[in-house]
Amino acid sequence: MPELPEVETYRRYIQAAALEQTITNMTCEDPRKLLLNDESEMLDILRGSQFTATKRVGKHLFIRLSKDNWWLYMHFGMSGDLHYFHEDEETPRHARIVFYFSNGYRLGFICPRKFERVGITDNPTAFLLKKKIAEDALDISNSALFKNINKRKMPIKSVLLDQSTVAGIGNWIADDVLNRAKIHPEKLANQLTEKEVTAIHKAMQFIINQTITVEANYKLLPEDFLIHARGWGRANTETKCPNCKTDIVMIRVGGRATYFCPKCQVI
DNA sequence: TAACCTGTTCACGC
DNA sequence: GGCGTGAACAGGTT
Repeated sequence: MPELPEVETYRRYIQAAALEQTITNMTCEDPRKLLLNDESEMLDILRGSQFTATKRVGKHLFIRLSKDNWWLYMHFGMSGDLHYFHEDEETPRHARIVFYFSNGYRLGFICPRKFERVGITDNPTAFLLKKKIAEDALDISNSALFKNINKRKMPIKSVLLDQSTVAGIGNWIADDVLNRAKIHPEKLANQLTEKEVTAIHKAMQFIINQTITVEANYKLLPEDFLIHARGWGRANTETKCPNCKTDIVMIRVGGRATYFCPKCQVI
């Protein structure tokens, strides 16, 4: 479930493991589906190039290439992962895209469900603009968040999941943010007060920063995170609200499984 | 076993 | 154009 904290963890992983190494090749198991650009065009740019820097906005990762102004782009879909390994090791399962380095190491982009995407761009800003990606959840100001939320007439949960409101929030973070901010997930976004949006802003920063701290290892998150109440596929009815100990309820908002406390989070 | 979940996009209808 | 709904993608999990 790569949301902002996972992608930030991948960014740091590349930063630590795969910078300044000459790329000799890239292979892709299903280029028509997984690559956003022509494979041979990508190969021309990648070969002989190095990763020199990284940049992340929401769930979108950009890796600067040493050749011209090119950046490699990665989106991890619902199940993407990265694994840096030596050529003597076995290629990780589902590493459908592999970058080869001249030092004998490889970077595997693991795409179990083929929902992941890799491409190149010479203008990340324009790329994000075209995709209508808002400011990153860790960077957006309280007033910009209010402005983006205030104009929408949908349930706040759906608005938080919309990457044009704020970038990086996925399903479980949206639930945890709203529980912490004590706002009902179905409350219409344009009915939220400035004070409520401030609570969302604060909860969002806290939850994301905590999750990055544990490198997105959910089991290490504080006990009062609602994430522990998620059944991941089946409602976990035994879980209590971290704040008031009321039974957590599961509903569907915008077609997505949504967990909340009926006592703390009222419309 | 079959249903469900995840992020995103897209098609369709109001 | 805004919004809601649902399908599609693929496979791991339960």
